[in-house]
Amino acid sequence: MSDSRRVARVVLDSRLPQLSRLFDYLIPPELDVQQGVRVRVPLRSAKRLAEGYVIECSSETEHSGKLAAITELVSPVPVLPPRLWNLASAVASRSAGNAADVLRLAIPKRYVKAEKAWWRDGSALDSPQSDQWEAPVLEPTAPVASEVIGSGIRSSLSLPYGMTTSPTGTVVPRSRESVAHIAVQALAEGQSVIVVCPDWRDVEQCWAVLRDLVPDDRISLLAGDQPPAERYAHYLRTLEPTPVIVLGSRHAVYAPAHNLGLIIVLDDADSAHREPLAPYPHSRDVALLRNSMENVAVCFASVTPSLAVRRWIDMGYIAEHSAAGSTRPRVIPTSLTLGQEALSSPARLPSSVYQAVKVALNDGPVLIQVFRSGFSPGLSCAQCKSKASCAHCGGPLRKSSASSNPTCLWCGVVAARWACPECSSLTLQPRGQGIGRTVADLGKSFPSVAIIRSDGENRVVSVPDAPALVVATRGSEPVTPGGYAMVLLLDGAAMLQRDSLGALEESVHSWEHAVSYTADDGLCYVTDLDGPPAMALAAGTWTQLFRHELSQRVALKLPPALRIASLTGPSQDVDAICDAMRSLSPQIDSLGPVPVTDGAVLSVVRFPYALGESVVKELASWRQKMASGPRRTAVERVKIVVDDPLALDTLAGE
DNA sequence: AGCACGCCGACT
DNA sequence: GTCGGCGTGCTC
Repeated sequence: MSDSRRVARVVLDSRLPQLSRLFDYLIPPELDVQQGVRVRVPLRSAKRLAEGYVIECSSETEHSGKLAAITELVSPVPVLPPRLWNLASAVASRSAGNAADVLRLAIPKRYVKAEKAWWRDGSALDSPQSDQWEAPVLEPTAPVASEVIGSGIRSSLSLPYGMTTSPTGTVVPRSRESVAHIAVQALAEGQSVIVVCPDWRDVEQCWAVLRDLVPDDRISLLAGDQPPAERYAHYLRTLEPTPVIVLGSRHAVYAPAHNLGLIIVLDDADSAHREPLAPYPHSRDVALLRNSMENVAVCFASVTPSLAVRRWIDMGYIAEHSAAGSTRPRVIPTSLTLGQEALSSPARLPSSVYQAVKVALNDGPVLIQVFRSGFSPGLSCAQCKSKASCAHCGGPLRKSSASSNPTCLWCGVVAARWACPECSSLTLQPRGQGIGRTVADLGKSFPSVAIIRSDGENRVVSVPDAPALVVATRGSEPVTPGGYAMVLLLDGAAMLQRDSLGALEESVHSWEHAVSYTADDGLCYVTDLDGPPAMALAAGTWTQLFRHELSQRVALKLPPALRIASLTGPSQDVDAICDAMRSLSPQIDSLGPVPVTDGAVLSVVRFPYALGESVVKELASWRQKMASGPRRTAVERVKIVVDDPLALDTLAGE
């Protein structure tokens, strides 16, 4: 009996922590069950079925009880190769979550029609492509490509500014062209490459370059708003024993591509790299996990490195490179050149900028980047306009009424006698009046010029090379042939002084992104911004400012100087977990709790990197424990998010 | 989560 | 007697 019977170890496709382990099932002889296939299995009773994946097949079981048998083979395609299982497990254990949740992000929904077509075409699994594709030689990129491609290399790559046009006539930022060229180079060396983009538009731009250089069947597109059947078909392509370029949004980072040699994470400072579903992984972290587990090269590519990447560069953990062909356009903060004129009338365009815009409009479109507010205004120094923060913990200060004393939202300390650390002024004022400048305002100033508006709801992909004022919220800037004659960055201070731990990094990312859309001989102006950020923006190097920010994070015990976990849920549960975590080590502390929606509270546990593994392990076991405790109704369970610095914003939020 | 098992109150 | 309430516990 024992020799002939086959046992499958199955991971169930379930969100429940208590089911987050492997279950053994008998394999009925009539089913052709292999490692990695999707199956349907009975759970607790014969009529209650769950789906799952076969992790391994064997002839033995650890389980002492009676084994049930697999009910059905959902599909014969092994969509979960062992390396993807290892990755999902690692991501889960790093984030105190379930591997099954990670698999749900990594493996697209099955589409029978797409699968049958793929199976029939015989591209499936056993037919390596003949190597007829002749790799193009891409001159300007080749030297830097050789720096970032190679076993286990970790790098940061500063991408070029400016706009170019693909051979087929698509307007593409040079930064995307560079990324595509590096991917082609790696593919030419016989390696698979994953390009993880924040946005669908970035995917299209890279693809516009790739499609001319690489055969269609060597590209796998995995983006969010793709038709699901197509997405599944493209996922199946990553299972073939042939190198491919996987190009997609954050889910693409898991792709189990053959002989994977390089993962490029494009614009890792973009918040779209954070998965909004449990266990909330970030593409950056997943890419680095694959670097350590699979010896894959990882390259963080953007026009300027993110804060996290700057930290790793300074630690010597990753190497810093610059792509060729990058000349940054001139960026002029009006506060530096115009002095008082700019500061005295920040609500309007300084007259010299107005004149410059009029001139630039003769050459083509002018881009105006605006910051859409949607944040509650905090307090600034009335004299030097710097952001007012708590002297005790660095948290944001708020006033509950005009006459009351400001209090810290993080630690609750009352700042009765606040004095500005920059200029010693004693007076505070509210900041962030909203979007002062609207499309209508500009219409009045430039009555005869076409105004094109692009924002999150209504995104314009590209505009022609003709005079127009293009007003875009950050991240929604259209491309234009040759780049913009002029770029204006408005609302600089409002963007920078948001009460968010991500304010500096996101501002820099938005600004540099817009700057990179400038024509080679174009000019950028930034209004309403002064001090070190304005000087850094003019100089085009953020290294010093980021280092300063990082040293402040160390002093204030904020990420990325240490790790955090945010806990949201019923007060007694959150408190119990916080107490347990603090008792692990005196180096562990917590902020909060503060009340959030419907009776739940939020606390943030802070812990050093060295204790990370044990803290996260402990969090996971608490999560498991609480799931099987006494029944709860209505009140949700505790939600645990590991290493999202923006959790501290929620802690500070209203 | 479901679903089964189990141990007390009102009913044909 | 026994039908069914829902409080606990487990799922190969």
